[in-house]
Order: sequence, then C-alpha cells, then structure tokens
Amino acid sequence: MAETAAKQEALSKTRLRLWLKLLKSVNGIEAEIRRNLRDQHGTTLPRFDVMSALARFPDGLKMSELSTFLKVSNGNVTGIVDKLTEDGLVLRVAVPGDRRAQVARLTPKGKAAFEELAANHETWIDELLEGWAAEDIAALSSRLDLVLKRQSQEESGNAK
Amino acid sequence: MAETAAKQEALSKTRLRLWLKLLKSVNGIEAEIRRNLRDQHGTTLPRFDVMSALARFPDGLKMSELSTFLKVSNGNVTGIVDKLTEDGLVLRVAVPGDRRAQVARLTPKGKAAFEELAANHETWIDELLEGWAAEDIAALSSRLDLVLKRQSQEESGNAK
DNA sequence: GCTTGAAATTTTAGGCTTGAAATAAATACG
DNA sequence: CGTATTTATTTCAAGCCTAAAATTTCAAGC
Repeated sequence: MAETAAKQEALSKTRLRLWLKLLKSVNGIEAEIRRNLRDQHGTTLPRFDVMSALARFPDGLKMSELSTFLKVSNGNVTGIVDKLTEDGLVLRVAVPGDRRAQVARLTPKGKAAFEELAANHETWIDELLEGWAAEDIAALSSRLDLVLKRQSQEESGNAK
Repeated sequence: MAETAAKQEALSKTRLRLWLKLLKSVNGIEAEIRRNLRDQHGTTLPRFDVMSALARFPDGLKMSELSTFLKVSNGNVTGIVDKLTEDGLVLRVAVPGDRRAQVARLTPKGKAAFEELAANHETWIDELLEGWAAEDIAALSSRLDLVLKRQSQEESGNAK
C-alpha cells in the first residue's frame, strides 16, 4: 500500500514531538529540583546523587563502583567526592589488600544530611507528579522498560 | 479511614520510583544523542539546539530571544554562538535602530549543516522510541501536559 | 541637554562533565 | 624473579552552564 509509508512517516514525526515534550518536562522537573537543592539546602544535584548512592551502601563503594553506578566518568566522581570530603560528609577508606582502591562512605554527618535531603526530595517529586495515579504510572513504567531494555542491550553490545 | 494515609504514602514512593526511571530513560537517550552527534558529526547537543532554534526563525533571533527560547542563561548562548560563528555556521547581524541588540542567524552553510543533522536526529529518535505506538504516545503526551502546565504556572508565579 | 533607570549583551567566577593521559599498584606469565 | 598487561584512580584540557557583575545603549522625565 502507498499509505503505509506515509503513516510511518507521520509516526516518526509524532515520536520526535513526543521526545521533545518528554525532554522539556524532565528538564523542567530537574531544573526545579536543582533550584530546591540550591536554595533550600545549599547543595547540588550531583552531590545529592553521590550521597544517595552511598546511602544505599552503608559499607561504602569503591570510586569505580560509584562512577559505574551513577553512569558518570571516573574523573567526575573524584571531584565530587573531594568536595564532599572537605565538607565532612564523606570519608575515603583504604581497602585492605588493594592499595590502589579506596572506598567512599558517608560519615554520620553525611548520613544525617542525606536523610533530610531525601525526605524533601520525595515530597518535591510527589508534588511535581501530582495528578499521576497508580494506573498511569504502571502504564508509563512498562513503556519505559522498553527504552531501558534497549539501553542495556546497547551497553553490552558496546562493551565487546 | 486509616488506610488512606498508607495508600498515599505508597503512591508517593511509587511516584519517586517512576521519576527515577523516567530520568534514567531520558538521560540514556540524551547520552546516545550526544554520542551520535559527537561521533558522526563532530558537534554537540547545545550547538544542535541553538542551530535548531535558529532554523525555525529564518530571520534570526536576538540573543535574548534565543536564551529565552532555549531556557538557558544569556551568558551561555553568548559562548555557543561565538563558536558557531567562528565555524561559519552562524552570523551576528546588527539590529537597525537598536545598537545594543544583535540577531543571530544561520548562514547558508549553517542551514545546510543543520538539515543534515536534523534528518539523522529524527531517525535516531525513531529507533530509540521503537515500539511506541500512536496510542501510547497520545496517552503519555497528555500526561506530560499536566507537568508542563504546572511548570508554566510556576514560571509566571516566579515572574511576579 | 542631563540624569536616571531599564534593557541587551558580554564577562567573570565557580561548578559539572567528559575523554584521554598519567600514576601507581596488582596480576599474569615466561 | 622480571616484564608486560590490566586495574583503580587522579589529573588535565576543553566545553557547558549558571548567577551575578559590568558594559553599553536606549528611553523617559525634567
């Protein structure tokens, strides 16, 4: 059919428009989170992300594990952990048996600071996604799984 | 009912998880686009965004219009337009009647370069959102409208 | 014509991010 | 053992981004 190609063409444009809208929405939410972190807590999203990762692993994470987990470069976490350490929120601990490696771990002060941040963070998200019911979320969530599945396939493909 | 608060609590956690998944998906797609732009075209997403905005306005945009449109700072577009200008893709044109202002406009070379980028871009997005049908898109799109509506309300609220 | 305040833009200081180069330590192997 | 490769991490150069300060020009009111 001659119609099929035209429909495909239209779908492609529709997807592009959706992507732009999705990007705009997510960036807007992210911008608000950054603003809140800065204005209400004097911190930044990357710092929050690092603290959040470390909070999940009370025994600490090696620098390389941290960068893999957060999907950022090694050099990146070096700088962020440096500053969190200066602020007394994170500690570098030597790994016994491997003098190359170090584990980053939240200090008690860092843990307390994170817990306060996390509670506020959840509230912000809740407000920003106000009006999204459980059914909406389930539907979108499964759609996103398609995207994430593709992404993890690519990673393993690139890792050859 | 005692049950209501618990349900609300659970919904809040569910929304947070959705947000994290959404962020991961969008960031993953964005990372792939950046990679493609870099590896296949030797350019970057911010440059593409500026060119894309200018392509929509053949008569050009004032620097301030450009930063408003892209929702980035004035200083930011200054730097990007500087480099695009060095590369001969963009031109700064004086605005008659206002010696403060300048209009940024794509050169013919810039327009040609953008059109090539844009075609590839659409293809990438199409592949990345493969499996999203028109109905899926419509559903998500209307949900995102809620988010965007809230965002635009906030803007006007902050602008007081 | 002056002065004052607003507007358009650039500059600056500081933080984030990356990919690639540099270090240093561990491991493999001949 | 000694050399070579791999692994963990940091350093570096370059680009992106922001908020705030500085510059230049415009516009209004006296």
